[in-house]
Amino acid sequence: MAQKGSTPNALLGLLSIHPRSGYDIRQLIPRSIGHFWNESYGQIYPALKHLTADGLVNKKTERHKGRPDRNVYSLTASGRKELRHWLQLPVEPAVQRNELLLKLFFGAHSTKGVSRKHVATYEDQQRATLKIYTATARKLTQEQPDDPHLPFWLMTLNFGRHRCVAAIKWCTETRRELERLENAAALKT
Amino acid sequence: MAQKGSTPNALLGLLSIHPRSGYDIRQLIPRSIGHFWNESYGQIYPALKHLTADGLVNKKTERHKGRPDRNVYSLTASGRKELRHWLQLPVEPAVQRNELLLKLFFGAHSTKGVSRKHVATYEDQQRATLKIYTATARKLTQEQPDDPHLPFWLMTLNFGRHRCVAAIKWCTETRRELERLENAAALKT
DNA sequence: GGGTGCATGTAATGGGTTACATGATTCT
DNA sequence: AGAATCATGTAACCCATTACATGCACCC
Repeated sequence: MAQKGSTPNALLGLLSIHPRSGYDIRQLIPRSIGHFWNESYGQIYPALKHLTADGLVNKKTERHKGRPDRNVYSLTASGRKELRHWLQLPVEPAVQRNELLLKLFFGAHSTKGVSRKHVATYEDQQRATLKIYTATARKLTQEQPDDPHLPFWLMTLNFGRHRCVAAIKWCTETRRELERLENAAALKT
Repeated sequence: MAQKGSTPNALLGLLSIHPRSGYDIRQLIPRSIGHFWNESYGQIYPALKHLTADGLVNKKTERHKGRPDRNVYSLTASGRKELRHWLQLPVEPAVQRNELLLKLFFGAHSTKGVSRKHVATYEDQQRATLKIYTATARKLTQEQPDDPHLPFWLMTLNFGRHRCVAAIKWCTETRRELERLENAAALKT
């Protein structure tokens, strides 16, 4: 009946909050699930077509003067049912590829300086991301304090915060260890 | 000249530690880079063929009685050069998909119990993974204390440890918050 | 006799990004 | 004049997993 994979279900989820067009969905992502999920137009439009064919969403074309038509999609009853069914299915864990760790793993074949640079860059990124998470959480709490979605959105932001803090701590430790190795190697010469 | 993407470079890295067959590489992964990188046979064999054609590795066929032939690959000089070049290239950050967070984000459309179950399962997995990281670090330190690769391998394991600890902390907080929400909803009825 | 391990490889399939194609309006 | 925004969609391509195909030896 429904497509496999999480993409169509992610779309159902976003449409369950509010009816939207494919374009809207793409615009919304960076301001909502963008920190842990992404979808491109090349996925969104075909998936919406498929969801419509499966009767999980309804399509309504809005005409505006001087603007392209908008195809606005909203959940049907079976769409809502399908979403609830998917939400309750267990999450199967998958290995997350991490290129930084891959390069660090082979660090003995490079200079300590190269490894330290990678770690430092990563640390900067994590600090910047952490600021965004914190600012977003504050903004959401102020703007829509009574939204029933709010607690859940804050939980996902909190996950990001914890992860960033841990990553920054690891970066500090690792940079120090790399310096130690560098000095130890210099002494031997 | 070389293929794109990290897969061939990951193979060069593994071969730089010691010459190996495609089969060996696959067997090695779970005991080395498996916690942050994976490659299947369907990637490994074609990539090795390509690397050979590019002159980055040498192939040597070993014959054994009563056993299939083994194609053992080792780095060439230009293979080592290519590895070092790739190691020094900056790591570009990519959004990591996280289905747990996706489901939690839409938690308002499900019951708190479902969300709590997801978080609890995740917590169990993280605790189990943490134990593995710690055990692996101890084992490596004992078995090859003088290996120049050791400090780098420990750094990647440490990353995993920090990440697990942070995840577990988040799980505890989040489970508590979900219970709080559940009780608050029950009071209103 | 049947499962497991060794060992190589290809084909089918699925998932995803990027580039391309179109076209009007509005802003600079 | 040219870029950006709105808006939809397809095609080409890349990356990755899984299933399939083969075949010998060893152990239970």
